[in-house]
Amino acid sequence: MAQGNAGKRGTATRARLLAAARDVVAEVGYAHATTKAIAAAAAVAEGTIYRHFPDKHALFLAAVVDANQPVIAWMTGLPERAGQATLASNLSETLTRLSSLRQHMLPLELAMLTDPELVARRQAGIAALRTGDLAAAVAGLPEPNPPALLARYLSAEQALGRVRPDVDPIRAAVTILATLMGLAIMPAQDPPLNPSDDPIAAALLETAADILAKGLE
Amino acid sequence: MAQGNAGKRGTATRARLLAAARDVVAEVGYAHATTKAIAAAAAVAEGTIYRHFPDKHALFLAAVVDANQPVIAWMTGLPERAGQATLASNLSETLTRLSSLRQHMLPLELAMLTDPELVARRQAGIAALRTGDLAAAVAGLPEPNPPALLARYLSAEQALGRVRPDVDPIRAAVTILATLMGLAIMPAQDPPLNPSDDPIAAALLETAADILAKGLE
Amino acid sequence: MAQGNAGKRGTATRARLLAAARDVVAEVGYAHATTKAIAAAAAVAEGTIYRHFPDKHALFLAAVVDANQPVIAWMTGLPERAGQATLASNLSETLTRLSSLRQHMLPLELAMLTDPELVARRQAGIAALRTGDLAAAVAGLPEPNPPALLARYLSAEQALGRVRPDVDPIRAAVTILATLMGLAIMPAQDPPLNPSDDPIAAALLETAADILAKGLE
Amino acid sequence: MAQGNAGKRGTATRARLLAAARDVVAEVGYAHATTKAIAAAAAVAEGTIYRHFPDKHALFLAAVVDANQPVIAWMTGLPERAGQATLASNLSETLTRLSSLRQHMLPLELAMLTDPELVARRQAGIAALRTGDLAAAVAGLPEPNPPALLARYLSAEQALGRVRPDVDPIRAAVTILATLMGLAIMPAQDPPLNPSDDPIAAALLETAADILAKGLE
DNA sequence: AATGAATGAGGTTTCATTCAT
DNA sequence: CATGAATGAAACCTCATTCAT
Repeated sequence: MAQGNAGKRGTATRARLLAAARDVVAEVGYAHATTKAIAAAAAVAEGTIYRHFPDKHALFLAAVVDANQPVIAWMTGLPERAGQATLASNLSETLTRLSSLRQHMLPLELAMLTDPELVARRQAGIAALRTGDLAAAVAGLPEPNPPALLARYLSAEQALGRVRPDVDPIRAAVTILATLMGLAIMPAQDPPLNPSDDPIAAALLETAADILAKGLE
Repeated sequence: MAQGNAGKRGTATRARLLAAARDVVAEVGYAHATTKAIAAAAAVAEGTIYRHFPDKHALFLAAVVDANQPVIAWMTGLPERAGQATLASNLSETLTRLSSLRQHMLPLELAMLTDPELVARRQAGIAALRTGDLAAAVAGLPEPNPPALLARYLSAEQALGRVRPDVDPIRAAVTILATLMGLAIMPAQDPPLNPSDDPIAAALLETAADILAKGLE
Repeated sequence: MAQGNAGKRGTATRARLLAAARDVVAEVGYAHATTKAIAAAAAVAEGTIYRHFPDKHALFLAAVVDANQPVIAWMTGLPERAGQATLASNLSETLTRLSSLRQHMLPLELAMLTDPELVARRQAGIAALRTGDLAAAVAGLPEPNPPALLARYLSAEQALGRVRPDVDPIRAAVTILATLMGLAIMPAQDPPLNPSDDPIAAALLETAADILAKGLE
Repeated sequence: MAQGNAGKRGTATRARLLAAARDVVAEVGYAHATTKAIAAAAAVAEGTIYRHFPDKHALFLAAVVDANQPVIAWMTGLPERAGQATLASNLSETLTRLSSLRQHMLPLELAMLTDPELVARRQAGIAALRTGDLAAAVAGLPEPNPPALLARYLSAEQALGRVRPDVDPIRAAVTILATLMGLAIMPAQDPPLNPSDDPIAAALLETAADILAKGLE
């Protein structure tokens, strides 16, 4: 009732706003991603933002959720690959693919971690979960989430004997995704944030995938 | 560089400001870490900040550099450990130690990545480096930097045959540190950011260290 | 004057808007009585307001005029009561009745006094009048107005000898109505504005009526 | 700690802001009394307002309290007058004096009644009190308040036999002040709000004082 | 060296009004 | 007649920075 209800016109505008939010954050950084800049990028008036989202934070939250869908879509097919090709090649492709899919939403996702307001809101939408209980935490997410999907794949490989039996699939999945995110962040510390370039050198991704795959076998 | 840290009082004030900057960012987030809040936390007047630092960005930069010194100090002794204990235990201890050392500066470091202004300044102090040329990039840092020190250790282990010969020490070092940073960030997405708690569950760190160590052997 | 109230639907909608305007002002205050809130309370779209009124001010003006009609209706019968019952009881009933009739339009009426735009418009609809010349002022109102009707009653009582001869009926009428309005306003300064409760304590109204009646005899 | 703490400079600025708030409200109305206009009238930057008051509402509240002091000061001497001159003349002078003292703060005081936010804040600063218990309500105010002081005077007159014994001093005091406030408001409904003119015609005040005095004797 | 009142540009948000449907 | 998405001016408020003391 408060937002998101729109005819044809409204839906298109909302989509433009989501894209504009991501683009502006990627271009000028979270701190300088003003409502004015976002409205300009979406080619709408500033006030229009507030017909679609209750406030700026909600816009960013929606943008992240929206940008996350292709990632979920791709990872959903991952468990079926168990037993095909090699573990190393599957891991390598996964890292490469995710790296490119998340490329344009990474700045925004990172920024969300630095803003307590956004962190709080995101949590408000997720069931409260115990820090120590990683399985419950993962399970608490809206279900088909990246760590869970990757863990399911690793579990399947484990059943086939291609992953050693003493590995906990969930922790391994979290480790792999953490490595991916860490690699995405680290280079930003030195070279200019070039969203159009490859965010992570392909060779580095290969090395990481190789080490992780060998560590799991 | 611009400000002279003269008497005793000045030095103590400067130190309090650096600590205050870290603390306030950790508590209220980068966006709400105002000069007013930082001055209050340091128990000085707002104007005093500008007697020690040319502007707010310089204060944050100095705070990160300052907080980074214990990390450097600890990692400097790492290469000497090559051949002692086991690779897995060394890696595990390294991850654990770095995790705790960086705990209270992580929010600030993360935030710096989201502010183009700060990224730009940091780079201004580092030699420009080519994206693809990782060795040069690492070498471009103020020399004794974490990735280089870890790479030196891995190199030494490789010479002893405890790391397989086809692994590139620098890329491996970057991968390991990326995993560490990724693990530090990920849990923040769900449970409340509890700066005082263990930032990464010990068990998760163990798993990661185990996988990485096995992947290198 | 500018808008035509044509069919049945239009008339009903207009009435709902008038009631909604009063209700919303009473509930959330004049400052927060937005067109959006009023439209929602009337269960119409925001744009519909502008089919019935040229702008928001006109809606408020119309709402006051509309709410004032029951007051006028009741006071019209007042002069005929001269000589019946007692002066004190007539005054007491008048104050009580008016207090309840004006109860739900008081917030809006009050607010109108604080908005120069509304004051100006109201005056544009009334003949300009001299401050000192109270009789002309009263006469300038759309004729059957509360002060004039009350003055007519007092005049009749005066003719019957139940009001002392040296009292000016018009000034006395203004004084009485001023007391009523003052009493309606004062309690709001301390207890919460409870539009559904009795706006003025009955006992207080009694006291006022008693003092005024005794002062007139 | 948050405001009001100032050296010489600060105190003068604060006083200018209080005066500016009253003046601007009187000139352009509460709805158009923007922070920008107030700052301009006080010849300070807009941001300066927020060094002295946490927000706009607090400024208005402080302005009312500040403007109320002369009223309190004058009324404090009222009880001593019991027995002197005549009841009618004392009442007349009281109404006249209060009318002129409150003249420039009336628009602001009125506006406060229409803004639920301000009403709520004022109550937050006053002990919660029961609606029906008028004596407790009056007593709950910061003690030396207008109704209480006037009631004290009437009580003294009553002891001297110049006010009839069956009159409740507190209710009578509230009635008198209500009449005053009502008279101050009513003319505004028709002639232009002319803050510089006499807000209430002297003759009208005389009539009211006469009726009230006779009603009390 | 330290203070803190003052600044003013700029940020987010609100809301009366318009107009294509 | 009615709708509601879009508008954009303007409101309140924040905060890094300056400077007289």
